[in-house]
Amino acid sequence: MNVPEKPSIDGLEATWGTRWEADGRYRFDRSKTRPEIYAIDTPPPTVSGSLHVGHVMSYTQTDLVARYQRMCGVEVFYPIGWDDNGLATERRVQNYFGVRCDPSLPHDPSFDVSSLPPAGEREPVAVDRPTFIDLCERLTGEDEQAFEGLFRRLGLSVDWTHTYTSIGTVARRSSQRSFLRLLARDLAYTAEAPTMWDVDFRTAVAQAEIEDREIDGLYHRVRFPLADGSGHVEIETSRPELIPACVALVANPSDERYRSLVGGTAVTPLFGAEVPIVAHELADPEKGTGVAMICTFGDITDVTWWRELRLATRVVVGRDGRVAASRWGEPGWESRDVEAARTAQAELAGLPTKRARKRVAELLAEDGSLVGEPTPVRHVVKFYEKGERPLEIVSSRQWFVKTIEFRERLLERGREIRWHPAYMGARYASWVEGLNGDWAVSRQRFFGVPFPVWYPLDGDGAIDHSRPLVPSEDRLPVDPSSDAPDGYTEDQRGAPDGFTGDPDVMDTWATSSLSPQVASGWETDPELFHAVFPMDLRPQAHDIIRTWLFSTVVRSHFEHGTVPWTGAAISGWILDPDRKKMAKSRGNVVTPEDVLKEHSADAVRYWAASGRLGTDAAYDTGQIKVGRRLAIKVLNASKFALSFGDVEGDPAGHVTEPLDLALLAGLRDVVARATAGFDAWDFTRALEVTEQWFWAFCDDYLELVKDRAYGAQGDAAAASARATLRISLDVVLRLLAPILPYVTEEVWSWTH
RNA sequence: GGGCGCGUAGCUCAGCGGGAGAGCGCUCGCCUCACACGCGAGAGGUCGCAGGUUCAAAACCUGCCGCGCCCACCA
Repeated sequence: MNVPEKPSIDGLEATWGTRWEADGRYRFDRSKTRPEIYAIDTPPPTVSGSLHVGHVMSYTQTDLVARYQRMCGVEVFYPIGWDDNGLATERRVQNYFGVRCDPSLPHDPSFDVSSLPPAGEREPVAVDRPTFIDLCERLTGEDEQAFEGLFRRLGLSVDWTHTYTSIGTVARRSSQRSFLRLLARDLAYTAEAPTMWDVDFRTAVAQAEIEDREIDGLYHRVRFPLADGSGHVEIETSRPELIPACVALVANPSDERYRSLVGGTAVTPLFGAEVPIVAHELADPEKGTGVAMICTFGDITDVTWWRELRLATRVVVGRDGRVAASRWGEPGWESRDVEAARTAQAELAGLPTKRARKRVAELLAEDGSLVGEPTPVRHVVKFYEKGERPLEIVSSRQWFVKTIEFRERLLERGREIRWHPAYMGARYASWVEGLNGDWAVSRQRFFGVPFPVWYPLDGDGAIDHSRPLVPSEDRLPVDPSSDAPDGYTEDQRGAPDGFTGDPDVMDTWATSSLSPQVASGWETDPELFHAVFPMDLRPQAHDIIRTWLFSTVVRSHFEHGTVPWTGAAISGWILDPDRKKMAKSRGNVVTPEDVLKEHSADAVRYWAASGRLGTDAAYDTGQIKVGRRLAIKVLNASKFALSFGDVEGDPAGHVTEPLDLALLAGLRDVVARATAGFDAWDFTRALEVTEQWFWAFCDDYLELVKDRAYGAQGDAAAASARATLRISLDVVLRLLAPILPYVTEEVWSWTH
């Protein structure tokens, strides 16, 4: 035995972290077969700056499951990845280096960002795409190192030789391969369609990335003359700047007030365009005047009307979020008074929608078309979750993956997954049931996985989107902006009868949805893949059920015809002590590095283990302090229990005293209950019963047997006490080991 | 509007058909030879509200109130 004089929890992370790494303790053993393996699809954290205590809790909770399984004799496949691809990184790079990407610039290998003044003291500098991507990789590389350091210190028993990044070669190849297969099976398609569009990021966004926010607006009551001069009809709108984009007025078919007008024609104020008055069930007689203006496009209801009623298209808001220049007089832009329309449009052209709204209201007022004063209203508008201005709907060409027609099959897949907590399955189901369009997977961004697709150009240089050119799988990954398709040479890029590359990159979820495949050697390491896929566990938070979880199920369903994993453990969020969601913008984020330094990894892990899956928990340093006390108690009590000396031979043979037998019987029950808790991913219960027993062991049993263990009642009684102490300690250390790996490993090393 | 979760001691929460609990905080007392990062003792609650089922309800059922989340709608 090698018990230190003054045991301390300080420094245990460094000591054992180094040792575990040197021993390769948590490396995956490839010789194992599927039934002996527990595979975890660890979330790749977004590398966008820093981790917060919420990550610490949820990643620790996964580690509790991993360590428990490993102690049960199961080989744990526990890889990890970094999600360094996508908007978060791109935006961070723009701010950090003070650059913006201009893909049309030729590559300048001599560019040196460090020669520029600090980012905050100048305008952003335009850089070419390779340079931009290089800067992205530089920054994410630093972040990834910092993240790994934190996770190692926290004691995550991941296999650090099994890491991947979502922008890395393996992920690019997998994403492109999967995409090509979807394309070949007609499960992915490209279409020019109205798309939710963020005007600041200048990219399409998917349904899953949209959130509602309540903002102030104004309802404008606007008078539209009837074309036959018989009167007028009034509508209400919060977006009068879209009047030039108005292509129809709509009323409910059952609305008696407007029945006689349906089938007629109205004229848009200021712009003089003749628009039909139509009927549709979605028009709500209760809202506004009961007549709505249909614009291309104000909201998704407009899109529905436009599609179902086969209306004209007149887009006035550009992809920059500003009103476009006049096209009045061109085909599709007919007006009763083209000059007036041009004049009105000129007043608005170039203005952001918000300012155009104000200006058009003034014009309407001058014109006499505005009825009364605009009335303030709080209304809910769709935003990109990372965006600052409301989304616009623009017409653009995007890639889609089919989901709508597979809704039933995807719901079935959801039922094949064991959800914890069980009610989280309902979240998945309600999302799938509510899908209102296929999954838009393309983004007009730079730092991401490009679509492995080119298009032929005809003799006039026009793009033929109907016949995409694709590479063979062995060429992957490709970048169509620098690689040429088979049968073409680079000098044919952009030339008549040549080709052009698809300019877009994949949505971040379109790549991270392959995390199980990327981590397990899909198509590159069939032996490993067969051993670990489908996986056992997907741990993640509830806010990304509709994105990451859903899209992973979609990919696996199409590619493999299975669920990607058989279980999903859904964690809650960490709220600040005032029960607000922690967010950088609120300035209430606690940095995990400081918490670990101050309280120790075991203490933080104790706190994580006391939060249940699915339940939001308040950040509570009190719980962390309790964990620290427990860890210290383990050291001191162990030292004491071992101080009475060793026993000869098998300790179990010496236990004769009723008190000792009773203690061990109680411990046996604790083992059963803790095991049941861990098996059900209820590590909180496992901790609770173990901890309760341990404190009683310290406060009552140790005090009771002290004298006897010293030998006050003879040798046999002393041996019974010493043996019981030794058995108890070995058992309770193992019960606590998944939760407090450092301190239990330390004590274990004194006797083993 | 639809769905889900939650309302138990000052705080964080466990209990989910038969004694109202834990930790923190608070009060009081202890430097007792493992630990003062410790030990012991104690105060503190009409278990959101109202009905119902039951011999028995914090727990089961119904309704209501409040908080949170997901989805849909948003002229």
